[in-house]
Amino acid sequence: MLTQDHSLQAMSGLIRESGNEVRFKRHDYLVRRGGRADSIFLLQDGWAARYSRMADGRQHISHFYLPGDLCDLSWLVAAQASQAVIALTPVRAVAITRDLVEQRLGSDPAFAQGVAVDALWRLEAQTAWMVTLGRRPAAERLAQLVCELYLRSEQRGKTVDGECAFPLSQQHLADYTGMSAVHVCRTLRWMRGVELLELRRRRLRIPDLALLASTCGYPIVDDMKTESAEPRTGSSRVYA
Amino acid sequence: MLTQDHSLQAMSGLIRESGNEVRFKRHDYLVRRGGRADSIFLLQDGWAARYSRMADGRQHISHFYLPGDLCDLSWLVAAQASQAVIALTPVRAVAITRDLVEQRLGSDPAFAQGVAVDALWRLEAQTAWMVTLGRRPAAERLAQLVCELYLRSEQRGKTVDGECAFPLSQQHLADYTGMSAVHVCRTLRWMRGVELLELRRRRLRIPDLALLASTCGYPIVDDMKTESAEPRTGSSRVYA
DNA sequence: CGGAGGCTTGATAGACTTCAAGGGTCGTGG
DNA sequence: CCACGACCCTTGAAGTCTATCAAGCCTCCG
Repeated sequence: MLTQDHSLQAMSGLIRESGNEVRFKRHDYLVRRGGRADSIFLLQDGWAARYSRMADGRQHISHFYLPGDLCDLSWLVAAQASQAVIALTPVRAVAITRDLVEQRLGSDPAFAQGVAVDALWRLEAQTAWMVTLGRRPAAERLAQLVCELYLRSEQRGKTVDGECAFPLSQQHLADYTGMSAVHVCRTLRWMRGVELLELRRRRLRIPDLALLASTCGYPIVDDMKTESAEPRTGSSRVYA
Repeated sequence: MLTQDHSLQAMSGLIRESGNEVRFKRHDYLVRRGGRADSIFLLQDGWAARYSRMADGRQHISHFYLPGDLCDLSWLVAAQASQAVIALTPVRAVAITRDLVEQRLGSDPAFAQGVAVDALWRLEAQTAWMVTLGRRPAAERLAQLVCELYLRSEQRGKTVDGECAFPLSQQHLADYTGMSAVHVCRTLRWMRGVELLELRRRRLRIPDLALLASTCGYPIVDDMKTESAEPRTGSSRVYA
């Protein structure tokens, strides 16, 4: 199997050889839209966000970077960054120059495979989020986002006693889930009320992760079992 | 520069050596959710769609495959397909066995790089669509989708006299844009009214592509020019 | 010619947004 | 240490966009 952290393993050699540490303050750009990124970063501490901003002021965040994440391999293929990336907290990272990565990409099959596998996994994750964005109501979007951020924190060993750091404002949540900040506020209030989560002082606590995942959750139907689902008119049509 | 059709070029050798033609009828599965794909397909003729179906019957389409597209490299990294892919029309394709692709991926750096570059480009395109899904109103979503499908058809030489084949039902459009079929109908009526497009009999005509692209369009603000935008309260906040 | 799927339209309902105002928290400078 | 300002969170009221429900018609294909 081509596992998910291939590219990190592949990258770790490069980091040891030639990475050098960099720091960003909160609100610093890791890259600006239209700018050229000369380095790829491996985040050690702190969070960052990738976002677009539209002419009328609306914004959409397309990715949150947590410690352990690479930021961002997509800079390899575009002459200019299509979206800005900004530090949400103070960030400490290891930088690897783009030239080195490109050179290695063309010569080392294991490395190139690692990058390919990483990109394909991110594509899978992002596809799942598109489904949520397109078809799920507010509470489920928030629940899914919170779940995923918590699990990613846990995976990197950043949780203690069912708690993790959570430096996002309600505006950030709104801009990722495609909601208004006001509606995020109201939805979170409801979620706190039924004890799905606690969220205070930039810290997140999830009393019952399984509950959060299932209540506001993922059930996706297998095609095999199509007949058993309760059909609805309109968008319930099955293509097959 | 790492250009966008790297992986197709890389793949073409494999196809000549060992690809064999396959055909699917309309409504056939190219892969089922949870199924294992033993081949990667290069579509020659016909359209396909990748979608999820939820317990209550709602559906979301996450990708349309057109002639010239690979379907789907993401099958390499997952033991089981996370989403089904179904033929929207009769499909003719060239199949390459998964084993061959995997083997080549691990041994041929140019090939692995091609796959990586292709995946990273798809990630970029999908990110742009997420922004639309999250923050743009119905008409703009439809306009953008139609534009992109038309341009992809044109790129593959499938347009004649400003027309191209368009085998999607309004339900398909709804399931991709996250709308209801009824609302797609009404929005299309308006777009026809202002002559942004014509859509009849499974054919699409765009009288003025630039108009469609600009009217219902993309303007994304550069961070550099942040000050010049008209700010709004709420989600208008700039992070920097 | 019949039937199924797709398109269209109107009426009603619901989810979410926008606008507006007030209060809390935290860091900073006097 | 306190005061101030910036930012964030919260709540209510009103409005908009989009979904849902339901019915009728059209088109295509067997």
